[in-house]
Amino acid sequence: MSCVVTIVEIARAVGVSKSTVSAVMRDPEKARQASPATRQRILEAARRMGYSPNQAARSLREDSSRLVAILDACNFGSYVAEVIHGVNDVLRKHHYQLVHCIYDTPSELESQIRSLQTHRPNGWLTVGHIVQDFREVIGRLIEDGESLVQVCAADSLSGASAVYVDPGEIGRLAARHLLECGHRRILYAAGGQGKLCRAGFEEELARQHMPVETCTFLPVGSGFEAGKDIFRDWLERGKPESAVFTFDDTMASGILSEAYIQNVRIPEELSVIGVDDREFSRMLSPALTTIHLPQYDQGAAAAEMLLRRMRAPQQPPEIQTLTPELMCRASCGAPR
Amino acid sequence: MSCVVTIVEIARAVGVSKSTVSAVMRDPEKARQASPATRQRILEAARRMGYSPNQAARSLREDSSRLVAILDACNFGSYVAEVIHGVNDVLRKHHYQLVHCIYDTPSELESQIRSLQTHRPNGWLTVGHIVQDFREVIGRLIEDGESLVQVCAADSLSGASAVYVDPGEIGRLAARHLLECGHRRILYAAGGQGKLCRAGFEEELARQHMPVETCTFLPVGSGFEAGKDIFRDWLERGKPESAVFTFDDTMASGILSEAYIQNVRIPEELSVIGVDDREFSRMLSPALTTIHLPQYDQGAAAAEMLLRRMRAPQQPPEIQTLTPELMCRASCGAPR
DNA sequence: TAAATATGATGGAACGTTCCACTAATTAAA
DNA sequence: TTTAATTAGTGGAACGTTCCATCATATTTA
Repeated sequence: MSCVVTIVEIARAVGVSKSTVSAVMRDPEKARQASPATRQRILEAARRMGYSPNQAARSLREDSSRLVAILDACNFGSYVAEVIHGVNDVLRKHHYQLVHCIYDTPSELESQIRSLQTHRPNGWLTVGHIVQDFREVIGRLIEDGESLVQVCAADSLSGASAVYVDPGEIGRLAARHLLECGHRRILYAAGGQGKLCRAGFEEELARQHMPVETCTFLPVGSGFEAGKDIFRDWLERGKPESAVFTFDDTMASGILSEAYIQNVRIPEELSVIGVDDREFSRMLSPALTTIHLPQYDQGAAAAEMLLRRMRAPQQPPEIQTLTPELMCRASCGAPR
Repeated sequence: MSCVVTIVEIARAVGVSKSTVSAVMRDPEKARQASPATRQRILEAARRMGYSPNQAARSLREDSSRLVAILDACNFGSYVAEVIHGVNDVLRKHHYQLVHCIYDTPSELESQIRSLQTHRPNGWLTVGHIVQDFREVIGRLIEDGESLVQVCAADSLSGASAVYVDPGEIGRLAARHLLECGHRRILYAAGGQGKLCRAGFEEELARQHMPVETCTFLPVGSGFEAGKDIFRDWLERGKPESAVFTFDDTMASGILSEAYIQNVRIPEELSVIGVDDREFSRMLSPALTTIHLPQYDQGAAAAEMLLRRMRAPQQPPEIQTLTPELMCRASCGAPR
C-alpha cells in the first residue's frame, strides 16, 4: 500500500520526464506526445515495476473521485443485492467504484453523508423507498447540486431523477391474470407504495367490464406479519374473496404461511399474487405467482442515468420506468 | 462538488495560517497549537462556510484512504446483505467507508482489484465461499502484504485471517436436536463446505450412543434444485430416513418445496433442518428449523479484526469462530 | 533558402492537505 | 535579572498526479 511505484520512478527508470509517463499512462493509445518507441518502453517498465496510478492524486488534480455513493435504506436484503449487482456491472465498465452506505436513522444518515462527502463522490444513488424522515436530508443533496438517481417505487422523492417500475402496469398485469383465472371477487391489499398500482388495476377491471365494487380495497401495512394479518382478517370475514393481490412478496409470503398453518389450501381456496419476485418467491410453497420487478435492470439503468447526469449535471430530472412481468407460478388458480 | 471551501479560505477568513486551521479541523479537542479563542473562531467559520475536508488530499499526504474494499462473490444475496450491515456499522464508527465490489469470473475479479487498488484501500474483506478459481488472485493480495479478512465457511483461504462459524458446533447442534426429537435414521446431505460439520455431527451421535451407521451420508451439490433432488432421491429410496440435515437453507427450501409438490407432510414424514437462517427461512411453509449463523455479527467481527490488522499489519493470521444457534421452528418433529 | 509547422519531449505550477522546523511572545525557574 | 520552558502560531516542503507553456529538432511549404 505505501511502497508502490510512482510515475517519477518510472520516468527515472526509462529516462524520460514524468509528464511523458503521465501522458502514456493516462491513455496509451492517443498519447501523441510520445513516440511509439518510448511509449513501449514506458508501458513495459510500468508493467515490470507494478505501477498502479494513485487515485487520490488524480482526484486532487482532476477534481473527480471516480466514486459513486449508494445510500441503502436497508429495508429489503435480497432486493438491494440484485440492484447493486446491476449498478456494479455498469459502473465497472466506466471505472467507477461503489461506496456502499447503510443507514437506519435520519441523524445517522446525515453523519454518514457528511463522512461520505469528504470523499467527494461524483454521484449518488439511493435504493429502497425513502420514508418521510429521510426525504429532507436526501433532498438537500439535490439542492446542493449533487447528481443523484433513486431506485424506488414511484413516489419516493419528488424533483429527483429516478428509475422505477411502471406501477400502473403492475396493477394491470395483476388484475388481468386474476380475471383470466376467473376470479370475480378480489382483495386488493396494498397500502403505502402499493396504492400507485390501483389506477392500473381498476383500469383493467373496467376494460374487462368488471365493476370496481366487486373488489375489496384494504389499506395495509407491510411485512410478513402484515401478510398474516391480512389472511386472518379474510378468514374472519368469512372468505368473501377468492383471490388476493398484495403489494410485496414478503407480505404475500405471510399470507401463504398463515394459510398453511390454518390449513387452508392455496390456490384452491385463495389465489395469491404478489409483487417483487424476490430471491425466495419461487421457494415458497406453493411457489408464489408474482409480478416480477427487474431489480438488476433497475440498478443498471440507474447507473447509466447517473453517469449521464454526471456528465451533464444541469439537465432537468429524468424519470425512467421499466416494465414488470408476470411470473406465473403455483399460487394462483381458478376459483372454486 | 467542485466549489467547496478549503482550509486556506477559512484561514483567510479568520486571519490565521492554514496550518492552524488544519490542526483544529483534524482534532479540535487536542489541537494544542491554537488558543481556545482562535479555535472557536475557526470552528465557527468552518461551519458557516460549510467546510468539508478533502479526503483525496488527506489520502495523498497521510497515505491512507480510509477506504475498505469488500469482494463479494455474489452467491447469496440476503446473506451478504446482513454481513455488510454488520461491517458497515463498525466501519462507520471509525470513519472508514466501504467500497463494494461484486465479481463473477476470475479475470473480472482481477480487473476489479486492479481498479480498486488505484484507490489504495487500507484493507480488504471477502464475503462468501471463495471457490477454487478465485483463490489464487485473492491469495496474491495477501502475499502483497495487504490486510485482508474473510467472512466464510471454515475452509476458504488458508493462511488468511477469517471469521467463521464453528462448523463442529453446527453439526453438533443439528445432531442433538434431531436425536432429541427421537430420530434414529438421519440423512446427512451436505457436500462442499458442509463436510466440515460432520465431525461435530458424529461426535454428538457418539455421545448419545448412536452408531454412525444409522446415518446416510450423501455428498450433494448446492442450491434449490439440489434440494429437490435430495428429496426425490429419498422418495425413490423408499423413505428410509425420518430426518434430513442439509447444509444450507436454500437446499432445505428445495426439499420443502418438492415435499409440498409430492404431497409429503413435513415434519410428519420427514423432519428437515437447515443451516444459515436466511431472510426467508421463517417464511417457508412449514417455517424452517435451522441453525442460525450470526451473519450480522460475522460482518461486525470481521470489520473489527480488519481494523486491528490494519493497525498491526505484520501480525500472524487470526481466526475467530462465532457460535451458531438452533432456531426451532416447524420443520422438525418426532418421527412417526 | 527562409519561414512555418509538426513531432516529441520537458519543467514546473497547481490541486488541498499534513507535518516539521521555526519564531515571537509570554511564563516559569534559577 | 538571566535563562529556560511553554504557548500560540507561521511558512513551506511534500504527497502523486495533470496540464500548460515552452523548447529543440525534424519536416514541410512558399
